Amino acid sequence: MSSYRPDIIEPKWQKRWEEDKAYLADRGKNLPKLYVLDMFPYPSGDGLHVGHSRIYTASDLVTRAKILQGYRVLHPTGWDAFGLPAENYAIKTGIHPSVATAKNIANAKRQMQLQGFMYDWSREINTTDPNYYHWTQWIFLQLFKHNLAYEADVPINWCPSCKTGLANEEVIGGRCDRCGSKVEKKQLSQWMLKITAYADRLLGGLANLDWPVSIKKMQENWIGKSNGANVRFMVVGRSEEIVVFTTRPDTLFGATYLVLAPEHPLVDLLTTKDHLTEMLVYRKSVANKTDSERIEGAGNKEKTGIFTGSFAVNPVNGEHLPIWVADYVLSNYGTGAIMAVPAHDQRDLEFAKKFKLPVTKVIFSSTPITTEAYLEDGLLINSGRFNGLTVAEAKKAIVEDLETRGLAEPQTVYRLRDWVFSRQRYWGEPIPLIHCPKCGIVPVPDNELPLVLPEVEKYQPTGTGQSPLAAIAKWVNTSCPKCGGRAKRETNTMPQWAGSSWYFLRFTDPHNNRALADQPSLDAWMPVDLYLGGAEHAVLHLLYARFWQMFLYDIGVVKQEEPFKQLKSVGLILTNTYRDQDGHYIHYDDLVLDGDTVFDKRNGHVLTAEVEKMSKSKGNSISPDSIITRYGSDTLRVYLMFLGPWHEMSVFDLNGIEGSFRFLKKVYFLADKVSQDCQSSDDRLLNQTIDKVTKDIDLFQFNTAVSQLMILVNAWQKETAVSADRFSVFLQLLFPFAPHLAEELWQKIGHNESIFASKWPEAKIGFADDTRAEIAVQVDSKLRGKISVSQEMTAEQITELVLSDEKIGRFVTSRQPKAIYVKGHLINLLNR
RNA sequence: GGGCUUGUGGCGGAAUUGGCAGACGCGCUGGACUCAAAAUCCAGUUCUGGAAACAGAGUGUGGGUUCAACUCCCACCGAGCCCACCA
Repeated sequence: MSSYRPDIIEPKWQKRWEEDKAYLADRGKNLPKLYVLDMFPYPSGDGLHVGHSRIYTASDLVTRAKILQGYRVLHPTGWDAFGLPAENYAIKTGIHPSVATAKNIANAKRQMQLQGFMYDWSREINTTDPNYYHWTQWIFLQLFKHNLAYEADVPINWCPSCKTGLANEEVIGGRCDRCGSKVEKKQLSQWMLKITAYADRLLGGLANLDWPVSIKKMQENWIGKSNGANVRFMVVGRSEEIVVFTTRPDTLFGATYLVLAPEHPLVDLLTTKDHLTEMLVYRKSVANKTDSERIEGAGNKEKTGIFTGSFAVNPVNGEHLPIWVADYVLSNYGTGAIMAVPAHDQRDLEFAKKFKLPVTKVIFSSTPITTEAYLEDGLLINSGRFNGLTVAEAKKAIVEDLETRGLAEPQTVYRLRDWVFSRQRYWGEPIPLIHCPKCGIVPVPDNELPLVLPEVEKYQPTGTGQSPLAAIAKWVNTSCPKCGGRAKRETNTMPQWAGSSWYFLRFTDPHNNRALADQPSLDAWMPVDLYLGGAEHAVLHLLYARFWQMFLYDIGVVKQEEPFKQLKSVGLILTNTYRDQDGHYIHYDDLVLDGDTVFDKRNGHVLTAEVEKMSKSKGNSISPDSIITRYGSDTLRVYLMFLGPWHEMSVFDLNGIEGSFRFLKKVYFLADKVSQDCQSSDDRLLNQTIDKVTKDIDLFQFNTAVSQLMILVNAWQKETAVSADRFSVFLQLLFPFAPHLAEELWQKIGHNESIFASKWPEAKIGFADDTRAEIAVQVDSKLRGKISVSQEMTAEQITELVLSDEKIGRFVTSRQPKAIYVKGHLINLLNR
């Protein structure tokens, strides 16, 4: 008896599949198409970890199952290779980012192949390849030509450590998403993409997507649509007016002051002489504040502000309201000015209390307003002829009234900001624009694309707001394509999100050098039917990609408005993490595991685990390589799928792998029991398994699919022999999970063709309609036993049967118990 | 503060969507095989009482609906993730 040797089986089949080109997407033109896509990885120096494997195993599994189920499946991958780590590495070592990137790609690709992932490598793409970013640049120019890319001199989020501007989406809690540094404000000329022009469509499109609700909600919140009104307040004694955005026009009679954002253009004009010095000091202090300081402890923070000395007229009642400046009003939302209604807004109330401004209640409530603003619905009071209306009625009536006098209009405002699209870094796509003193900004002509990223001596960002490209005079100085005169190239590069905003289109036709993809290829595969990835991209990549797709749809390049039909988001993989007494992380290599106990190898201390997110710095990152060396990739695949619900966070437990390994060993030795002429009496379990595994794969409930396979194997193990037919069916079901072993045994039991050529089994209809069933018997809703009945028996007949059963019958005290019978499940007899 | 998710044995988790709670796996206990170990196999493993048969309790807490609740409703408590001075 041989032993289960994945180290021999797996390379053998990986090689064979490669030779047979089993991975190619184009097989059988008449089959229905399925486009299965993983969010392509960033090729980091650390390689892939088992968190990646959890995603890729699922997509590979679906791909294999769907091929057997008669689909032609496109399952490609590539590399999202621009980005800061490679550049930072270059700064440190002087090695060109492309060199490090190529090395990392080779390693990640090796890891993928080791796990048997069946990508169509003939379609591999790399965002840093000029043949690829040619079209990233082309799309940018299209955006520019359609006035959706514009240059603006705006205060942007600036990461002092990465020395680059960041998009709003890249700032998490006031910190840089990449390095965790506090983000500062910096006034810089930036390229912006007008994603806000698509706000409404990005929001509306969500309704038709088969995506997790949580991700849809995140996008919805990020886009943040608010319906309200713009209301004009005339400044007393001047010609200026202040336009205020409010979602609560019903509370206009309760407005007791106005507030302008410190950056509001009217602040200078409206500040009277005696408040000027104070104002200058205040605005300077605000300008120096980092964004994180400004939002830290939002809600409970001390409000600050300065009175301008000017007043404005409340359009509903002519009252004069003092105009203040305060940093709790943001310049880049709404109109950058608000009317403050302290009685019905918590922030306004805090501000009013601090600066002793009046509080006027305009919505009835039984309690007076002290520390909590009243935010509920109610009837209007103190509001002239609008008294007695509900909030909803008043919103409408007051705006309509003001609108007739030209003092207000309904307004929709989005939280979404335009996308800061330029980065002051080297390792990104050059923005293909030329600054000409005569003609202004001129796009690089299409026939000069790709505009190749030049070699540079120093990768170090300058920190002045200029990219390292600015230092290459030869590259920067060029001639204007329009007038031929002297001109300069744009030296900013694109953000990492650019390449990933359209890569799914490129996979359909990856080698095309006349277009981003030709129409027949796009038609053949788009949209992506199944998109797999992590929830961390809920508002970044997924929003940007939808935006570009919609734009490309508008200019006729693609035929779908939405790129990703179904989205599945994977649960994070956590691992046990250990620290020594000083709180330093201990690397796995320094641990000794003995059953449940874990020791520090270096000093023998017993350690307790904390569960944390995997990361290199914590020493708890698990690479697939180490697991594969020990157990083989089939075991890793089965374990990852068995671990827990795929979409939920799970802990990767090194002990748990043992169970999956045992399962595959059992399968391996079960093949020895296979005989050609063996008659099994009962196919019920096999049919149940076909049914369950097939459904579970579609539902992404891989953990219960594996458990069902285990149940079948456990049952067969007790039998003396298994028929070859039945075992073949089992191998097909196993194939998506443990492809190497399934293919190996498939041939071992006598199939000549690859398992790829086989057809997915179908459960025999009606297998569940057994003639007899064991049902639960309850007496007064309490479980008292089980009884075997036949399908056609009536409740009365079963009751008789129960009464004659000595063990169960004794609990029935009533002569005529009421019977509730759920066919095939249970009977409940009530003594009454 | 807002949104989403979640709470079941020692642990990861299952439960046909209102119908036998704890499938499957890990771990643990006992046994077989072995000079021994590993591997493998067999039996047991929610808690309490009991040698056992069996009885009682039991899905975060408290209430409710129902013949029947892990599942539905109300209130509360805890955990996680995302967003957050967005008017």
